Amino acid sequence: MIDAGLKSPVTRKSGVALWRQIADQMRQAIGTGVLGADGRLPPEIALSERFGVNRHTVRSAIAALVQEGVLRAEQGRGTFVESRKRLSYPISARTRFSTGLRDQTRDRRSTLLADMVEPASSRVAEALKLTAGADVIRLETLSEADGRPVSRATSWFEAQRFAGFAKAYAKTSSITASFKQFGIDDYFRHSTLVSARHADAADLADLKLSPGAIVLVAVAINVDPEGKPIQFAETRFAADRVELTVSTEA
Amino acid sequence: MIDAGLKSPVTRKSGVALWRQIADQMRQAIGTGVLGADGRLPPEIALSERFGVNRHTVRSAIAALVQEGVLRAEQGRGTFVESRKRLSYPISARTRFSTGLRDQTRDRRSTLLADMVEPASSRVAEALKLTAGADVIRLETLSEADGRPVSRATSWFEAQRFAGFAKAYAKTSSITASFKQFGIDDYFRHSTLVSARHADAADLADLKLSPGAIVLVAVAINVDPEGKPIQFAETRFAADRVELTVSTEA
DNA sequence: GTTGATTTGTCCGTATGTATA
DNA sequence: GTATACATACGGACAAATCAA
Repeated sequence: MIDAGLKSPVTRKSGVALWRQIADQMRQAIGTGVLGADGRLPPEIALSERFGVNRHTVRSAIAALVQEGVLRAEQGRGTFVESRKRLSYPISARTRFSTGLRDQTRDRRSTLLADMVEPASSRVAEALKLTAGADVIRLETLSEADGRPVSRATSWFEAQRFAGFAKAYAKTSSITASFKQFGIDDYFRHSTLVSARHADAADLADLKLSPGAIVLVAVAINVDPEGKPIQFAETRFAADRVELTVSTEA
Repeated sequence: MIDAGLKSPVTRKSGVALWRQIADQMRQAIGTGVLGADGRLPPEIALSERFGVNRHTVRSAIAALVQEGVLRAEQGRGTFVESRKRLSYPISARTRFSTGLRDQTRDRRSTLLADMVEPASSRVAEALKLTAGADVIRLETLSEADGRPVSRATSWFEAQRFAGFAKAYAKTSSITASFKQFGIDDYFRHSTLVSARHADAADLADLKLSPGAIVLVAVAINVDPEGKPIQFAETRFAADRVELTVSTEA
């Protein structure tokens, strides 16, 4: 994007209400600093002229963003930006979740939502190089930073090799530390597949997103030093709170 | 995502029309094989019951997906999936666009939409390690595969070092080949930053997307063998047609 | 070849939400 | 706050196309 900024015209009868289109544009413009760079939004009348819509429509958009925590409106003073920086999540051969985000947030927390043993689907079996139907451990986890949900992950591990992994994770809240209990002192990110889609109902609830929000989906395989797959994971990131940095050092 | 499949309830008065929410869910379910795995969709009545809406609402959603080219409806027979595989775009130290996609498509085409010389913004200057305001060449390009737009990129190059780059690109349609004309036989992807957002008006037009669509945004810096930045690029991918594969070989 | 079941396509009317003036 | 226009969503009924018994 060069600087379409706020020029982007809103589209009628697209199935997306004007106020929501404007809210989306404003959220993005605020994020890129095109709008409210000084922490303050132009008056509603000015915005309505820029977008070519009625002032009521802009008010609906602002109300939605206030609800989201992006803006704060004060009667008689104006509308202000609640500044929140986007987290950068690194993807590299040595990626460690906690290490990567440690410097960017004061309060980080990982929660184990659920764990179970199940037969591997063909997708999971292929990734972990197991025979289809072999028992695998599934972990459902949630990561928060400064009180806001950041990512929601589903991980699979070979049940035979990693019996009790869930208990280890529950105690340490760390994949790295849990692997250590199984004699794995080091491991590597083998491959990562990144895509994006609209958040589904589960994402909306877990990550506390509003309908229409976007999730970045990273499907990753981690391997031990011998190159054997030890973890298969699908992580959904709230796209408006996170960006992924891929450092490819040859 | 485990298997929320089609259970996800639709949200009323959220600013997003029911038919669009359903269309989005169906597009995703089709992509993951949860829906229409056999190439055929359940009847409209069955779908309307699963989503808890009127048959007409499901029909609106189907109509949108037919328009997008995802589905094909035949009176009296049923609704069928127009199979189209998602392209995998590789990101690694040696990423070459054409090389990466060569095996996946029959017909690939890159078009130069525009080129100009302009003073570097602070963002561009920082990435290319130039002094702010130094002249840079900007290229606006579009990539298509099998007749469908895949990505839309904006690239910047140091104007002094790469005078005439646009002409070289116009002739070769290849960044790699153009660099060769400036004595650069090899170059590397230094870093890539991946995020996702709703497509803006320009994206909708260039990539032929429908409102509400998602773009994956990759901001990359390429360096020559000496480690000097030679290209700064922001590429917008149509998220429903592309996924990014990050191969991190240690 | 006919009949009936299934499935998509079209039309009616009505209620509610959205956007403008 | 009121009035108006349009898009969205629902419910029902029937037509048109397809397929199998």
